[in-house]
Amino acid sequence: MSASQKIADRPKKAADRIRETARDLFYRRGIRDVGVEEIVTTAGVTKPSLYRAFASKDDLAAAYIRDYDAEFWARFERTIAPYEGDPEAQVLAWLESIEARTKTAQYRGCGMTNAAVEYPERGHPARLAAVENKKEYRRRLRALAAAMGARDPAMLGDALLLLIEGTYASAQLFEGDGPALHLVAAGKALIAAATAPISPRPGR
Amino acid sequence: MSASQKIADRPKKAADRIRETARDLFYRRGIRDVGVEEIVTTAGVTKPSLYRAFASKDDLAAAYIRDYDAEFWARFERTIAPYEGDPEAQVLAWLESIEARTKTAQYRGCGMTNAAVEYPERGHPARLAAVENKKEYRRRLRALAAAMGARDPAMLGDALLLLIEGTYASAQLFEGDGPALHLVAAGKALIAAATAPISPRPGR
DNA sequence: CTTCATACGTACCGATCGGTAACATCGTCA
DNA sequence: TGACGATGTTACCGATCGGTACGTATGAAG
Repeated sequence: MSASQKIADRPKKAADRIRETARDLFYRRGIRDVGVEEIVTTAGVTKPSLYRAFASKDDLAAAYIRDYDAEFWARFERTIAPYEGDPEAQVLAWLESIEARTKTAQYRGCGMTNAAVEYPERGHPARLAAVENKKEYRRRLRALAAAMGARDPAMLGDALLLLIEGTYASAQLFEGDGPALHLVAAGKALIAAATAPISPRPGR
Repeated sequence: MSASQKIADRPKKAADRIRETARDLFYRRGIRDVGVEEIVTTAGVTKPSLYRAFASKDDLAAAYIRDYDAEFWARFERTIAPYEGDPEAQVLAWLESIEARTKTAQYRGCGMTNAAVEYPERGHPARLAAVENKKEYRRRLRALAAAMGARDPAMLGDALLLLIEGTYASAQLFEGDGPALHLVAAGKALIAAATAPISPRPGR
């Protein structure tokens, strides 16, 4: 209508449709299983459009991971925002949101971890993007662990990441009825053990 | 020489050479990245030999998982055997062995979990074999948790599996300098929290 | 109406994928 | 010696892979 045309009205560009389709197909079926042909037909565009926007399928895969990364952090911030100032509550809210997601149909863990598994080769662009996300993820969890007064923040942060990555993996293996159901409980136990004042266990 | 010829002297059968090669290549590079052509040339055999022993590449992938599964349980039993009767020591020994393995070069997590990630399709034979292993793995960990007197054995067993699967995943992501370094410490904290008599946390 | 750049589609490429047919060769044991 | 089972050799298949050369529509500016 106006000079600055409504964004919603503007027909979606081919590149955007491709990104959305790739996001969906790559996540659900894995990257290697989805050919570029299927992507373009599903997106309702053509192959040259794909290769005008992306240098290669690997490049599209990397774009998928970057999009996924952005989604990820948006969800992360949104989830922990209500508990600003209470790091333990923030972590628990995050764990709860993950545990809840594992119960949804077609949950297939973390698209970035999965991509790294699909592409073990060191230099693969999708893998590089995924690894970058994980490093930041680790940093954030360690910071939260420090903020909640853990005796060993590096340890608690890492332990939380192990639980979370374990949940990503086992959710795909057990399909909604696996160890992922105990993520929050495990996280609580771990936090309790790592933040409680030094209490010697009953000797053995 | 003798009537019952030495096993070591007998030239290896083509099918066995294929299994060994597949085990190596599939684990290091992933199943989808390795073509049958490469397998047979690396194994020093030919394609017809592969297809005389295996119905398809998927079938070979399933055989790879079954071999991996056998290896896995052999390593598991061997690791915990010295601590028979002390389930906590058994679990810790197992965690230590995993943590140590993550530090070796070219460690790429669990071949079975990776296969399940590569083949999310429900009915894939390799996936089915991998999932079966994980169910048994879970059962064993829960049994060990029960044996060590956990208040909630299902929870502790599952939590341990989450830590372990998280280690498998993050070892590939961080290459020997990741959260996997805290697997044993996290496991100890978790076990302590889950087996200690009910000790209310200092109120907050 | 023309111009021009942007965006898109048709048709095709060579390479590689998993898998197979037909036949030759070898060692073993009777 | 002769028969057999397992393996190797060669050549090939259709399907699909990622990727591209080249022509066509569209819309704003002059």
